[in-house]
Amino acid sequence: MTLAVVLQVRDGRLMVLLWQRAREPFAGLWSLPGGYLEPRETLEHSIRRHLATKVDVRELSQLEQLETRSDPERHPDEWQLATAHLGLVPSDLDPTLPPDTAWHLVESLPRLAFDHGSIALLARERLRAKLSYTNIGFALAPENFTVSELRDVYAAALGYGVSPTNLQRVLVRRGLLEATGERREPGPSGGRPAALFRFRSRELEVTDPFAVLRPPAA
Amino acid sequence: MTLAVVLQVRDGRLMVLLWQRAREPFAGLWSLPGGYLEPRETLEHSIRRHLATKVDVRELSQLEQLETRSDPERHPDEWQLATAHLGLVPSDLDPTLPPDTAWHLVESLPRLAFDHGSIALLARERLRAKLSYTNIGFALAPENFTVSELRDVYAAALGYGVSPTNLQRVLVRRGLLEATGERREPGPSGGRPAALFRFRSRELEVTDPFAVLRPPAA
DNA sequence: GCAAAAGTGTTGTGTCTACACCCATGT
DNA sequence: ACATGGGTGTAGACACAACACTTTTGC
Repeated sequence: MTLAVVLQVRDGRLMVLLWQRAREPFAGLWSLPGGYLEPRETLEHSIRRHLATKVDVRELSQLEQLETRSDPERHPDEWQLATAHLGLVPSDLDPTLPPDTAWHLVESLPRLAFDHGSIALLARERLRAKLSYTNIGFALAPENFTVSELRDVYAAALGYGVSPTNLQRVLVRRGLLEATGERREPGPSGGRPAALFRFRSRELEVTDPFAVLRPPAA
Repeated sequence: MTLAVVLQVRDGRLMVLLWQRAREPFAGLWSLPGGYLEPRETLEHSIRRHLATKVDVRELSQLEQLETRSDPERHPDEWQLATAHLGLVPSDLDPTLPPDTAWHLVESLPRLAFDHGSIALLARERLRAKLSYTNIGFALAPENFTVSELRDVYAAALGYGVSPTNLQRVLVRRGLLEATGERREPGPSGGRPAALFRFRSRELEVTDPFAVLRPPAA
């Protein structure tokens, strides 16, 4: 079967989309959305189909495979293979969810069915790592944003404070951000208007490939 | 089914273990070793079993999952899921192989059956990336080694020249290497005896977790 | 002494964090 | 004028690559 850890930054917090189980085993517990794979169906197609039909989420800005779980103990009754995915939703969307579905704080997850708790944490680690060496931020941020809005997204996903000054410098130095030329008008309390930025590319790209042991300059 | 890209540095070259297919489809072509998953069998157990029975490789110093392929076109006759793995063998071992199995240069692979060519390249990329931010070198190197032997291993795996000076500095600075206290006697042509080193840990560890956007110093 | 191989010292460069300072707007 | 929030300048720390130099051996 296929599963997805769908993450979104909502109100400055990193949240996962969970689904309340109606049936045994683990009836009543929260779990990751997903379902069975159809014959001759691609894993990616399967998880997109389940997300679209069961939880009504269609606007994924990023979807990638995490890993496949095969431990016979992971399901109490039967042996079940499950391929987990990481899906990201931009912070300015608010998909309408069915009643048995809700966003939960990744920081304080309830007990999840099966091995879904560890899968959710694996997804968060993958996201955190990729924020530092790829442009994956594009998938969490709106189309256009100010640096301080982007700062909030990064801080929520990383789980610690990020300085807008340095965030801008890193992303501009690497050529990930470009100014749109537009400005955000200040609110009622005043302040200098903020420049709007966008990600130059909205495809996943590795931007910091070699931390060390780079190929020789020649 | 399960597949494995087994890599080893042999004679200063990065090589993959391939298996010549006896049966259709792709009879005669080279392919990655692997086989079917038994009911209630773990993916890791399955690939270890196939490697042990079919190609007689038991001494893997590292084994991790790569990804699961599901494209219905990947097999001409049937729809087949395959979970690919990366396996590493230390450079001082030389497992005895059955006659239909051989090591091939990763640089110049023959045409491989199914989608195995792209899986082999994916494995190489994964290895290259992890060499720069983890201690995965332990899985390619012998138990004890001189810096210049380790240099050859890194150069072969990365595909470009590496300076022994800087390799040592990076790995020592990060606390990955420790001196054994022993020395390697020089050969007939003389030269200063080399100090022997070993990896401090032979478990996979991430040693350079945050390239940028580190958590605040406090 | 000389060649060979290993190891250390040193310098320059680039990237990152932290923090001070300046800018543009609302009231 | 002053508060508010955005943006830039700059200095220090650190990690890295490159390369010169020194050390230890065999012949």
